[in-house]
Amino acid sequence: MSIDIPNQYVEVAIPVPMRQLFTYQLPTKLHSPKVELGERVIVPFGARQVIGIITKVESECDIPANKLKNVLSRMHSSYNLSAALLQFLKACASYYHHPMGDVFQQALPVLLRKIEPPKIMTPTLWLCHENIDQQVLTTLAKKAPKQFTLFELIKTHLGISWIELRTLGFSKTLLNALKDKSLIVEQEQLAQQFIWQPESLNQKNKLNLSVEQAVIVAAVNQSLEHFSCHLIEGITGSGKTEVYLQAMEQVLAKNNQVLVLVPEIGLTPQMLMRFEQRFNVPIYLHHSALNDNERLSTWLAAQQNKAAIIIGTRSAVFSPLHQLGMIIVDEEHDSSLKQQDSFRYHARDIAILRARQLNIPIILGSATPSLESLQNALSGKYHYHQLLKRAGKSTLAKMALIDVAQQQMEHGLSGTLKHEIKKTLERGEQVLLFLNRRGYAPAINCQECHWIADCQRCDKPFTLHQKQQLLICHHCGNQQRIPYQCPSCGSVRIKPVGHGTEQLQDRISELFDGYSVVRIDRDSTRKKGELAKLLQEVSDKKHQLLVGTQMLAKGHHFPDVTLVAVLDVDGALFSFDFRAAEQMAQLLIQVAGRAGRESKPGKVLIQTNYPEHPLLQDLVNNGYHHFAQHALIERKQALLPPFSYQALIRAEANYPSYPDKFLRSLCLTSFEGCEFAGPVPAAMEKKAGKFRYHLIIQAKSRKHLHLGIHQLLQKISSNDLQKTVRWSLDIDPQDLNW
DNA sequence: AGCACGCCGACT
DNA sequence: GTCGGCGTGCTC
Repeated sequence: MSIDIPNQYVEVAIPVPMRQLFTYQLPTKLHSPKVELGERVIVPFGARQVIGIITKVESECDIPANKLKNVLSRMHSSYNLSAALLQFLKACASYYHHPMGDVFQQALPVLLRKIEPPKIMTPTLWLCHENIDQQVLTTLAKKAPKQFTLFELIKTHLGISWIELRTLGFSKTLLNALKDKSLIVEQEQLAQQFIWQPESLNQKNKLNLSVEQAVIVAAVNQSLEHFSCHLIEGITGSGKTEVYLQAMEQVLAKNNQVLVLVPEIGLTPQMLMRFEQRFNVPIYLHHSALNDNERLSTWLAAQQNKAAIIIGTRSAVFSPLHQLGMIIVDEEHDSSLKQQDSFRYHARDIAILRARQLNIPIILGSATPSLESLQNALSGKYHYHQLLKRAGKSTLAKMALIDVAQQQMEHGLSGTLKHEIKKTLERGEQVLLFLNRRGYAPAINCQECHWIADCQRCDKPFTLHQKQQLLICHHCGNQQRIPYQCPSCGSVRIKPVGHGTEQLQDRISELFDGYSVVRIDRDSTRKKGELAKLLQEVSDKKHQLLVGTQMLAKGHHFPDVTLVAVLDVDGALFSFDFRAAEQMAQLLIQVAGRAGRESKPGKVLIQTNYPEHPLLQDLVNNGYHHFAQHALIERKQALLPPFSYQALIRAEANYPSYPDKFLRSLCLTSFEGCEFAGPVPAAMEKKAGKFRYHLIIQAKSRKHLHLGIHQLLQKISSNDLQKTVRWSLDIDPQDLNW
């Protein structure tokens, strides 16, 4: 006689972009041990097998039995999502109205998304050798300074991984050289949990706090037991990192973990270096340069409490830290914290969500806070801290505008600027020229009939790349040869229009004969290690003039650059994207922060046709904080974020009329508290052969937006055009110029 | 997102 | 004759 065994059904999130969960039957032989939510299971899905995540267990199910399939197997339980992480991911999916399966996908390393079980590699650490030949060391200090620096770093630490050393810019050759000299040894990492010990802190590297800094550390320390969000607005060089380090100390001392989110680790190795020098605890990195095995080992270290600190880029926000005690988001205004494809989350925003769920403090830091965060701070929602004094005696670079409206320009340089450059070079100092346009020229045209070479797939001018002798479309990557004759009138008088960094480099070399010019942009640093090489050359003073794009604004400091010139700032003042001015201001402040040193303060000159523009005036004369307050007033008057809440629906199709038609049908009915703007053609109406429109939904409250989107998604699912039109939803869009 | 199915064009 | 292009539809 058999006893009736109750059926078990599980609801599973499948890694596909579908806003739907799928139910499977759990065969009796898989009932034990008890099913936990967040477990990974292998299930049949269509013609293939996939790994899904269990989101619900039920004893009944109303799906017809002929449609139901069985769970094939349950996976190794220690690699599953914890209840806390599951709750967090569900909240993310709900906030962004994004398919749950796709969200879960972000939280699992590639190797845990595969059906074959992963091979676990034991990470190794580099340690200082017990018996060091002092003689060898003395010669090293003299003859191989790079090896010596590396040795010194390893010596201060009780064990440092190859990943960390690589991220700090050291090479395997360097490491092997030290190994061959028997100065360092490689050791398997112990499989134990992180526990704070007296030697976990390198006391001697601790800096004295200023009063301003001490107040912040005290405020954070007071709120360790519950959720609180702290915005630290600290000008460049005011010692934000020291505040982070001392705030973290308290958390680590309780054997809790700290998650640090940064825009790009590779660009700011100094910060990682400070962490290494301060704490003798296991630090794990999470960024795009890791391979699949390295990612898995970081994931497991976080989950098993082996990692004390995780430093990572935006996707590290999903790291399964088991004893998370604090989150820090550095450069919180940085746009790379927002993912710009498929699941469009903002790492800062969901980090706050995670901190709230875990009831722990979170620190947002920036010299130029986003208007969203600033508004939350000013309104009292966040704790607001300012660091206005620079550590030491150094002063910030002075900013000034150059009115170019009445001036004769030569290759994009005004007479005033040329004069300033000359003076700076004659003093033996370096100059940085900032132009946010790579290539030789943004277009070529025919002098006779004014024909312009356009990319057929985007209807936008091709950028001329002289060195490569190519026309390249910066929107879709399309490449073409430079025509010898105008295809429209046959003339051979085809000339470049405007200038990019490549041309600027050429012209500057001619103009300032005898000085070396280096260009730093995506094109000149394509080769691996090239950026580091060029930066080294700059610091060795091999070049006196630096020409570059955005890339120059992040991370690296150039102490001998005393003049920064921004060649063209006007585009941002009248952009159709209301965030352009904010982003421009942040960029200018960042660039300004790259220059000068204590004894030689820098100067920033900005060329503009609109020197009277109130926002520019405010930024230059009164600094970012005033600018931001001014900009906030404008946003409030216009009812733009952060005083309203937006979502963007992008639509693209192969037929010109479809996207508009699709979006138009969505805004036929109105939703309470929501307004539509559009549909309008995207800033790039045609890109890579696709026709594109978008629709903005703006609501007076988060709640209204949420409800409106919910209804909208229902409308989309019953729309016939959704099959032919590719669409995507972006909550809190950052970039309207897609 | 995959993957199958199905219907048309250019090829060993 | 078939290989393969990608439009369409479905996935518990």
